[in-house]
Formats: sequence, C-alpha cells, structure tokens
Amino acid sequence: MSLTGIFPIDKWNFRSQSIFLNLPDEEYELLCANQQEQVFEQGEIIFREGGIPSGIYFIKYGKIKKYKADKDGREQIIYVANTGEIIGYHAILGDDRYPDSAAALEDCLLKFVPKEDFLAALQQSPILTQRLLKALSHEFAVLSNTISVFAQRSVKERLAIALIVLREKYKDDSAPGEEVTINISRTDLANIVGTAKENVVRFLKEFKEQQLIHTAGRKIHIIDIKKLIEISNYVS
Amino acid sequence: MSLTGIFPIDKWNFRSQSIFLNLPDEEYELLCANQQEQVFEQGEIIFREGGIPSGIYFIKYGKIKKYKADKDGREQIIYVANTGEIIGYHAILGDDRYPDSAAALEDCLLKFVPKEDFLAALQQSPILTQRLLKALSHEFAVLSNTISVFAQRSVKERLAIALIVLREKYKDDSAPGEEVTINISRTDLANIVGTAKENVVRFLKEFKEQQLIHTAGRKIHIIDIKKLIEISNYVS
DNA sequence: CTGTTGCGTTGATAAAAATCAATTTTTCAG
DNA sequence: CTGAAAAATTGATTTTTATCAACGCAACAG
Repeated sequence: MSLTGIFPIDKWNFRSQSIFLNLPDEEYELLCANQQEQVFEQGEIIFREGGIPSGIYFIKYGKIKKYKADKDGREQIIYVANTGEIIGYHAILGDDRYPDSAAALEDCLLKFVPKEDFLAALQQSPILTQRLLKALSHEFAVLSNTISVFAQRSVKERLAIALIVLREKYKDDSAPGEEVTINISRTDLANIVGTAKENVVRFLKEFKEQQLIHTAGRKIHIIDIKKLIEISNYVS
Repeated sequence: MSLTGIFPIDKWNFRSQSIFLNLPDEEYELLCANQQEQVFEQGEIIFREGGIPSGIYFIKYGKIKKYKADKDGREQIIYVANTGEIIGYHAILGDDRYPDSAAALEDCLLKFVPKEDFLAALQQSPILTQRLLKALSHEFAVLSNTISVFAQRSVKERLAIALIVLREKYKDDSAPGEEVTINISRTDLANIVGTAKENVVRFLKEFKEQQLIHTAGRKIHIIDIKKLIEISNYVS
C-alpha cells in the first residue's frame, strides 16, 4: 500500500538520511576519523535538552524519540528519527545548547562524530553545507505542518495521522509483504499525539471496533489505512 | 522591563535579521543587483502555501504573519516576522514549494531579491551560507518549542505567552519609555494562540479584571508582565 | 451626518479532552 | 512456572474548549 497521492508523508519526515551519502572521500574521511560506535538500549537517553553538544549521531539502526519534557515530566515527542537519519546537529550548527532531548525508542546502534570533525568537514565541503541547508529547510516545513495539526486537529485525527506516519517508520523492520507492526508503548504514542494515554487507548479501541487496526498487547497492525486517512481528515 | 532571566524570549524569535548585515561588498551587491521594493497593505498576501517561490523578501518595515490555512479556511499563524527579518527562503533552499503562506499584518515595505540572485550570492558566500545554517538551526529550536507549548499548555497559558512575545515585537513601534501597544485583530490573535476568538476575548477580559492588561478597542497594553509570565507557567 | 458593515463582546450550550480511580493484562526476574 | 511490577484498559466525572446566537460599538463610505 503506497501512500503516494493519498497522504503527504513527506510532510512528516525529515530528510537527513541523504546528507552523508556519496560525499567526496576526503570529506567522508574527516567525518570518520574519530567516529565511535555507541549502543543505546531501549529507553536510554542520548542527550538532554539544555545540554552542551559534543558531536552528532548517525543512526546505524534503531528509532529515537526527540522530545521536550515539561516541568511535570510529561514528554512531548517532536519527532521520531529512524535508521539512516542524523541527530544532534541543530545545537552544533546553531552554536547553542540542545533544543530537545533524545532517547532510544528501541535498542539502537549509533555512530558518534565529534563536533570538531563535523565542523571541519563542514568548513571544507560545500556539498555538505548545501545538503544541510536543504535538510533544515525541509524540517521547517515538517515542523510548521506539525504545529498547524496540533492547533487545528482533534485528538482522534492526530492519532490517525500518528498511526499512518509510524507505519511508514516501522515498515523497514518487517519483511516486505509481511504486515507492518507498530511496536511502541501507549505512553510514547500518547506523547506523540499530545494527549493522555487513556484517550489513546479509547480511540484505538474505537479503531479496532471499526476494523481499521488490530492490536496484540502493545503491538499495532494497520488493516485499513485508507479509512484511517479519511479519519485523519488531512489532505494535501 | 527586560525579560532577561524571567522569560526565554529567544526561544520565540527567529534570527534572520543578522543574515544580510555586513556582508562583503561583492556578495551584498549580488543580492542588490535586481532587488525591488514592494509595498504591501495590511491584509495583502505576499505568497501562498504550495506556490512556487520566485525570490526572498527582506522586511524593511512592517509585520508579516506566516500561517497555514486548513480546508475550512481557519488560519494557524506559525510565526510573526518583524522589521529586519527575511521571509521566503525556506522554499528556495529546500528546493520546494512554499510550506506556508505569508500576509501583511500591517502596511509593509519589502525588498524582493530574485531567487537567482539569492542562489548566486549563496554559491560564492561561505559567510551567507554559514549564517543561514545557524538561523535555520535556531528556527528548529523555536518551532519545536512552539509544538511542545501547543501540545502541553492550556489556552490561557498560550494567550499569556502570545501577549509577552507580541509585546516584544511591537516594542520597536513605540517611542522608548512609552507604553507598548499591541495592535492586532482578535481573530489574528486567536490564530496565533490556536483557539476561537471568543476564548481570546474571554481570557483578555479576565486579564483585564486582574489588572494585567488594558484594552482600548483592538489595542492591548500590558501593565503587569511579571504576572503574565507567572500565568504563562512557562519557565526555562 | 447616517446607515452599513465588520469587528469585538457576551451569554448559553454542546462537545472534546483531561483527570481520577480501579481493574485487568502483560512482562519479566527469579 | 510464579509472583511482583509495570503497562494497558475501563468507567465515571470534571474541566476545558468549541460552537452557536445575539448584540453593541466603531470605522468608514457616501
């Protein structure tokens, strides 16, 4: 089931995967010079909002939630980064502290590139710079899209959107042809949608009764994505 | 009344003002080569979401709302750009269509720089590129901040924040020492806060009764910004 | 000066969402 | 396999927010 033409999935995903692809050798080696592989287990925090950045992370595999916590500890997930994406560059490029926190949604393998190497590569690579500019500009589109959805859409609509978007992210994890399994806690799902987990449970139940999804424990399978897109009430 | 230390105003403003400042002559002249001054009256649309970009706009004076409209026509204002800022560069840098619409909140004077000139300047100016990267990274922080506020804060809190932020934007328009006047329609204010205009009116009335603000027609004066910051319940 | 029109305001009501309190199910260590 | 802890689910209730309808005021064209 392709979403082409029926759901604007590109407005929901960043484009940092392509940044390090096919770079000139010299620049690529600069980036790799002091890189370090790091394993993060499910739930582990990679960096915290307000912390001083020391480098960037390339996701070899795994999913990472980027979120902000309010003072009562409630998290709002801003974005779910997937295999192949890069995180942690905003703080370094902006010469600032981390604007958000990052934690592993599942066991992850990351490649850490120290700040100095990243900045050095940037210095001498117009291609890298150009790609970053393009990626960041696209992120603006994604985030402003998210803002308008939060401001204008109901919880049920937002949950439908979240399921559609998550299905794309979990696609790579299942064998082609096989049904996609969204494997995420109700609490994290609620923190993506921006509501209480009780509401998530209730609407999931409704979707289940309408035969749009199927659940088994925390796992969610999407059965009728077209209906979900209808419910999301979200076009163009 | 400075907000330093009591409200993180930098998390609410972009930093595109500095991008064109003190550029090397050669690059600056490239940008100016075919620039064109354009007047936009209050309410006039500068560009529309989905449109193909033809250049960027530097705001000589005036305020511009950047917004997204849903299919019922309700606008969500993503950001209010002020004198000195630049708009319209995301679409060009991202090689995409406009991610949002822009319209004049008041009479404006803009300097239009054609896409080709902007890209040419970019091509040969590492400083310009670097500044844009920094500005865009900061915008990520601003927008993710906005998302968490929409997801986690009540209408009353969001209105308090909007008033604090708008006061900063309207500061430049009033003589130093003089009281700041926020001059914006209730509908636009509601579309910033992300609620119905009736709710805005009701909470403004409450703020008025608590002596936090004063209103005269559409105009709003802030009397007690410290209390507003308390109400906004927004720290760090 | 005056009628019209848009905008701001108010009140009443309906709908949506959050919160609180249990209870059931799942997970996982031992 | 088993018991404890964590997570998911359900129901009842309160709070918040949106919607609908009406009215008053102010700006403005003629």
